[in-house]
Parts: sequence; C-alpha cells; structure tokens
Amino acid sequence: MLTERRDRLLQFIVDEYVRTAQPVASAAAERRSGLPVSSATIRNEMARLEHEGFIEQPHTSAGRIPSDRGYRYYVEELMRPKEPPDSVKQTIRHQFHQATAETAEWARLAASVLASRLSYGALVTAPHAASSHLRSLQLVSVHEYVALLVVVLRETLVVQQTITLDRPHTQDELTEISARLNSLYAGHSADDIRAMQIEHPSVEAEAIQSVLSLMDAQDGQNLGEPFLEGLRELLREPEFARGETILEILDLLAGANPLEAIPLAQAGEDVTFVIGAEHAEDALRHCSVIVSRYSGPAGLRGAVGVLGPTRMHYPRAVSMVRYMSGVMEELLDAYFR
Amino acid sequence: MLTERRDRLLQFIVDEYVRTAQPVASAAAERRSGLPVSSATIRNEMARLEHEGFIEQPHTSAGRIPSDRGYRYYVEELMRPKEPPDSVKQTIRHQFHQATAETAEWARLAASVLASRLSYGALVTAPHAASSHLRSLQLVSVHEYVALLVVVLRETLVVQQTITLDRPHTQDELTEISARLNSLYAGHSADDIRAMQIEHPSVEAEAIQSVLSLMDAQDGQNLGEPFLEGLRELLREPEFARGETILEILDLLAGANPLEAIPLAQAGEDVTFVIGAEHAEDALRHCSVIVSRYSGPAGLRGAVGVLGPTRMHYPRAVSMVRYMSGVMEELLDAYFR
DNA sequence: GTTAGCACTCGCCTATTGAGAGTGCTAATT
DNA sequence: AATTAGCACTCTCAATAGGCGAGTGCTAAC
Repeated sequence: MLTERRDRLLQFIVDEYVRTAQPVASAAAERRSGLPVSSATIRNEMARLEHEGFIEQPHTSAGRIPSDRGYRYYVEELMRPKEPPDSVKQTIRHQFHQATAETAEWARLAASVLASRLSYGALVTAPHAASSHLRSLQLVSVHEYVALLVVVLRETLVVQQTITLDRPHTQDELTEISARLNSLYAGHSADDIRAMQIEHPSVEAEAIQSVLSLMDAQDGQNLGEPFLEGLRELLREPEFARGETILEILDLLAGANPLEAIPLAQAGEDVTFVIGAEHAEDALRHCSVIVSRYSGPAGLRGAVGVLGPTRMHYPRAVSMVRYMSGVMEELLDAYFR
Repeated sequence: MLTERRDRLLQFIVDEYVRTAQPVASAAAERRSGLPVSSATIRNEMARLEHEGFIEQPHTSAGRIPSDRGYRYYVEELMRPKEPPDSVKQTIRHQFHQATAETAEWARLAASVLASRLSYGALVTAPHAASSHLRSLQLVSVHEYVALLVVVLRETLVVQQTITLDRPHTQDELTEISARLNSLYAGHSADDIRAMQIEHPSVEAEAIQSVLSLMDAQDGQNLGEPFLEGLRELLREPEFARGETILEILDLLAGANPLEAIPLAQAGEDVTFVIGAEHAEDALRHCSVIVSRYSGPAGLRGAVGVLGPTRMHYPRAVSMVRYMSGVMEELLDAYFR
C-alpha cells in the first residue's frame, strides 16, 4: 500500500497514459491531476514511484509511463470499473436476441461485440464440457446418396457431419435408422459405445463411426478453439502500428490458444489479468489479457477474454468482459430454462 | 506486341522484382537475364519500355520496377503458368479427403490451403445458387424445450437454426411435424410458401417462419461471404509491413466483398486479374487479385480468389487458383455423384 | 514537507556531407 | 544502324552535427 497521494498520482499517470499514449510529465500532472501540490513535489513523488518500480522513463528526459507492476497495482487496488451503461447493455442484449440459438454462434457474436466495443482483440470460446454423452442423433436426407448426421450431445452441443450412403435412402428409412441407433446408444459416452461392440449394416456402421469421431473431437479439447475478433482494432493501436509486433502475435495465436495458458481464475475472483511480461510468451510482452471463465448447467464451461496493449483501458475492458461473461451464462441458463 | 528482346527483358524484370522486391538495375539484367547484350543496350531498352509505360523508376537513380501495365502485359502475354506438381496436388486432395462433406467447410479449407501454399490472402466463397427451393426440413430434439431445425435447400445447401418450443415435444412428435411440413412445402421457393398462406399451430408456425428467414438470407446474396485466410501471410510481405496499408485493406474487406466487385470472368477465360490501380478501391492500389469462378450442378456457383501485392508470383498464383477452382468443382460433382 | 529556480540531459528535427548505385548521354566501334 | 565503353550526373541512404524543447533532478529558500 502506498500513500494516498502516491496512489492518486499513479492512478493519474495510468489514466493519462492510457488516454494519450504519451509519457506523462510532472507539469501535466500538476495541471490535470487535481493534486494540490506543485510540479516539483510531483517530481519527487514520481522519483519515488519509479524507485519502487511502478513507473519508468522511456528515456532520461521524457515523462513517466506505467510499468507492468504499475498496471498490476492499478488493476488490483486503484481502478473502479464501472458497469456499462444501461443503454449499452440493452443494445448488446438486442444483438443477442437476434442471433440464432447456437452456442458457437453466441461465442462468435460475443467476440465480435467485445472487439467492437473495446477496440481490442477479443477471444471467446464456446461452452464446452469435459466429457460428452450422446443425447440423440438424427439422420436428415440431403440427397438420395447423402445424409446429414446431426448429433446432439448432452450439453446442448449440436454437431454435425454429412455422410455418403452406399445406396439411396429415403427420409423415412433414415428416420427409422436414427430411431434404432438412438434406442441403442442414447445416454452413453463414446467409450461406452465402443465397448458395446455391436455389429451394424453398412449405413448404420458409418453413422456410428462418425458419431464416435465427433464425440472424440469434442472430448479431446479442454477449451474449444476461441473465436478471435478485433484484429483490425488491435492494429489501430499505436504500439502495433509497426506490423511486426502484430505478426508475432498472430503467429502465436495461430499455434496456441492463449486462453489455455492463462491460469484459471482463482476461486472468488471473477476475472484474471495477465499483464505484459507476466505472459509466458515473449510475443505478448506489450499485451495484456483479461479473461473471465463462465460456466453453465451440466458442467459447461468457456472463457471470455480481451487481448489489448498493456496500455489498455482496464476499467472499461474488465467491466465489459465481466458483463459478456454474464451474458453467456444467462444465455446458457435460459437455453435450459 | 513488343520485340522479342523487350519481351524477354520485361519478363526478366518482373520475375526478378517479384523474387527480390528490389528495383532491377541494368547491370543485374546484363548478368542474369541471359540476354547477349551489354548493360548499355539494356539501358536503352529499359528507357523505351519506360517510355511505353511498362516499367517505372521509383526515383531517378534506382533500377526499374514493373508498372501495373507491365504486370498486365506480363500476365497476358509473357508468363507460362505451370501446373502444381503432382505431389502438391496429392497433398491437397488428401486434405480435402479428411474434411467433412460440407460445402462451407470446403470453401474454408480451400481458402486456408491457398493462403498457406501461396503466402497471400485467399478468398473463397461457398457454392451458392441464386434462388433456393426447400428440399426438406427436419426438426431434431435437442432438449425438451429446444429443437434444432435443419433445412435442406435444393442445392446441397444445408442450413440450420435452433428454435425454442412453447411446450415440451418428444422427437417422435417433432418427426411427425417435420413430415407434415415437408409434405406441404417441399419443392417450393420462399415466395411460393408465403403465397400459400396456410395457418399453423404455434410450433409449426415458428418453424416455417425460421425456414423462410433462412431462405431469404440465402437468396439475398449474390455470392456468399467469402472465407478469408492468410492475413498473416499478407502481413509478411514487405509492402504491407507498415501496418497502415493492411489496415486500409482490412477496413475495406470488412465492408465489402472484393470478389463481388470483380468483373465476372469473361466467357472463355478461366481466371480474371485485377492489378493495382485497376481496382475501384484505392486501398487496393498496391494489390492484385486473381479470381476464378467455379460452378457445379444445379446452378451452383462460387468464386476462388487470391489477394496479394501487385508484386505477386503470378504464374504460381494463377495455377493454384485454377487448380483450387477445379477442386471445388470436382467436389461438387462428386457430391451429386 | 513544499516549492521556485535553474542547470543539465536527451530525444527529435533539420541540415550537411559523403558514398554508392544506377542512369542517360556521347562518342567510338562493329 | 546497332551496340558498347566511358563518364558525368542525379538521387537515395546513412552517418554526423547542431539547435531546440521537453522534462527532469537538485539545491536552496520558504
């Protein structure tokens, strides 16, 4: 804990630097921070804040910018995130209201809303449960030789795949096959189904093969691939204007899902921050990530995150992430009614 | 038509500039072009090519770079695109073999393959027909209050949406409803269905509403949204390293689909080039686009395109675009068998 | 503990300069 | 008439230097 005055000064420096992207000088703080002291005193305080590692100077004679540690202190002690205004909430709710009722679609939309509201990158994963059970399947005739296999997994997760048939089938035949397979396998996990070892004629065998591979694909991941939006917005930030920096980040994102690497939010905390050099990956040393896990019925979980420069508008970002996370949870709850 | 020697010189300049991204000097041409003349002669020829508008100098004392007109002449007269080697073809076929049999998925995969093979941006639209007819629909129970509506449109196009039910329904009930709606509406267009004006109880009414809005969404577009891949690759090109240029392009792409604006390939031509300033949009003045339309049974059409710097490796790009376009057509044909 | 005053540092901007690259032109050659 | 060697000329790029201004740290007074 710092003194009251140094708290306020650090807060001013962060806010100002976030706003202008320029180092903050003592004279500017004197004029605009509201602190009733002269610039000389502010210089003394700044020297001390720098000595303690909360701020730093890009070069000898420039103003100060927050260090990673300064941001960390700021997000933990100083900032007061304020709720998004009702008008914004309403607009967002409206956007979701118009969307189709599919979990993946919600995630995509959430990412897109986050990105455009905050002008940072947004990462949202669709809700996902650790182990899926077959709830039901249905074959839909697309064409006499082609059917669409729709698989409903236990957790409101619907996946599908087309399969080709070795001879023509009508919808009625497919419906019958679906009913037979459902009565055999509904309610079971992939391992269960494999253990049954039932012999099937060709079409049924192929359908079950596909079901198993779809279920395996689901079970094989912790979080799903995140939907990423807001690259354009990110590029607009001055720290990424050089193109190379963003290239590094893109390369990283192509390989790994940064949300996976983020330590899970501790119990009791609703959002997790990873700031600058706290990232394991060097490419993100000038970035901060804010993540919130959301969870729904039946063990469904997912994550909502923002990726921006360390010079991020934290209060706005965190309240938005928190809000979107809540929206995802509400949608899931409503889905189950 | 230029003289044989100027053709070869221009070809050398384009090839060399594409390779190195550096202006080509007369001395370099003397050494590496294979032309049996001195640099002085080459300088004379260059002066003439410049006078005719095929090449230009970035500044007084630099080598020459191709102008848009030079590239245009190059793609039309000079280059000899060579087929991708069999090994590459095989790899690509293999990638498609593993993919699920969905047209949108093919398009996404095609874009991703193109982008990574060529290291440029790739735009591929899923096959799409001008006017869709309802082939069949099927309601799949997801949850007692939620059903997934799967709509098969005439052209192997499957779309879906979840709908919520006002009271619980079993799969059997839903199957029955599906059968009833199918017998009424299968084979008709959205307009037909609207004209029938049949009154339905609540669930059926909602299903039909959704069907209509899905059909409208399909019919409302000429080409679908393209799948865009390869931003990372594009950013790697030196002409886009500055970040701003790519930003302009992203902004443009967010608003409009450049494939739409491209004049349709003329009959008899298989690919269309738009080079540099030939683009209507100023943001693309340093870009070239190569597009190939593909078409399949039942009036299905789509487009495969590459977006790169004007300094693009045209022979490789055009042969790849051509090949991917062919792959899309084959997939569609095979889908109908 | 605070503040005014001031010397000092350092980045940035604007010449200036020199080297190097590459051309265009001229005159000689084939 | 076409080609070529030679050379002066132009222009970019990189390095260097000087001046300006921003902003600090320190000292001494309050």
